[in-house]
Amino acid sequence: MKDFLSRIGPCRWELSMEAQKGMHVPGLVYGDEYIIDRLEKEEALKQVANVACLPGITGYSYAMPDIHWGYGFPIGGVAAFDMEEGIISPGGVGYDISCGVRIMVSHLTEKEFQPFADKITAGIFAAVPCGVGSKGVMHLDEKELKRFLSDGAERAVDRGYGSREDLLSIEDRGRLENAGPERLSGRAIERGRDQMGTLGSGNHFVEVQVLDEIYDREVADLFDLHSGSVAVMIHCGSRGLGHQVCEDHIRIMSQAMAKYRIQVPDRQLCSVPLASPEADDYLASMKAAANFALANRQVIGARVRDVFQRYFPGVNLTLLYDVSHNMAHLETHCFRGKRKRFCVHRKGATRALPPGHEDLPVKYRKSGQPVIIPGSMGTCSYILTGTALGAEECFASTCHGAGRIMSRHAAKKTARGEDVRKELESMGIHVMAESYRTLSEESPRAYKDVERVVSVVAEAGISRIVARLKPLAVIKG
DNA sequence: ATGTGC
Repeated sequence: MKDFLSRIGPCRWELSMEAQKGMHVPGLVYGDEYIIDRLEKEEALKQVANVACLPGITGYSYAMPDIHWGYGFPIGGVAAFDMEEGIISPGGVGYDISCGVRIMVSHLTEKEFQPFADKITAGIFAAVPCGVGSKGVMHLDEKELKRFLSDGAERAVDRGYGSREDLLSIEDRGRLENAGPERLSGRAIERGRDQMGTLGSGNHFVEVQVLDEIYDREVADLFDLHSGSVAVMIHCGSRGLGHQVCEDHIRIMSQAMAKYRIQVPDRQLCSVPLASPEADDYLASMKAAANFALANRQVIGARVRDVFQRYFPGVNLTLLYDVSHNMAHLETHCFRGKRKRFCVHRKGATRALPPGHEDLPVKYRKSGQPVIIPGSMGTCSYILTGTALGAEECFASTCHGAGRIMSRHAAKKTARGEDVRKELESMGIHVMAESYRTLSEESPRAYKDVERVVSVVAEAGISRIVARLKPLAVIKG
């Protein structure tokens, strides 16, 4: 596969259409030597070529520098489909529908925070149920759950979690319109009822961080980011409910595909034409799951604020932004001079709207959209913005995180959870986790260097780096 | 990612 890669610009590699029979477009991989070297050892490139074979794909099959192997589509992949000839695929969104990140920033200094670090870490761990199968913040009956599924973070605010002002700092204002809660299976509903306000497991986390480097003074001022200030980052998704929605529609589409005569190089790429009842059904269900994720992060955010209030009454944790990195979105883009609607799949990739974009909240029109890039455990995280070049070249998209280089299984063999915990504590990071297994699977050695990932998208010009954050305390499933 | 899977 790597023989078909050629460098076509700064941090850009094209995967030739010769790489595989049936490709409609080439691949475009963002990376430097470090990234490309690690790519070779995986099957992710093959997945980039597979995605290029799907009907109606436009431009390129894109790979962000944090790309790694996923279900059908690579994680770190972006693919835009023409509304008439294109398809939609649950594999292009992922099992954790609307998994995403939010960051809340304060004017509290690290020095003020440290004496209370243990108590706050334990307080968050107690306030936010963590781990596989975690439940307990709210017990929703079916009717109330469905309100969350149609109204997203708005419903959480109506129930007293956070403020209406928060909604202006959430992608899509915290609510995807035209969601179809009534279309979800009984099993999906059942799995969601007790999971609102829960973190889950895997790479999900709540992290207390400190702003430790500002790269773009002007934008940082606009975002109210100041060196030495404490922030809280939350990474989680739609839990068992979103997982069930994905599973249900993979089954439906696998069967429906023959009817539409869609042929795919890998059965995990099962998809249906965008103009089909199965596509409508998936989109409406996916939006309901996304609204669950948006509400979930809103509830968790409000509960974390409550913990800080106990020790620092009056200190604000202002929501800077909340972004999803597992979504399919119907969007208008100007691509190679033509303005058209596309279904943009971003799986382990973040939307990154450029300065001036009309869908941005007014306060971010000048800077461009805040993009939140969590690092791996114990490493730094970043705040970026979208750029005009990214809007033009890759449907206003960028990376989403460090990206795995080791499977969970391989990671577990390199270090025990207890050792990972000790390593983090020796770095001065407070840790509370539901399971040692997760700590071992999420060891930073299992991930790429996030700094390299972020510098690739910056050098390629599809994002700008605004600020870096260092972890102080981590709460995990 | 996941009421994790051979």
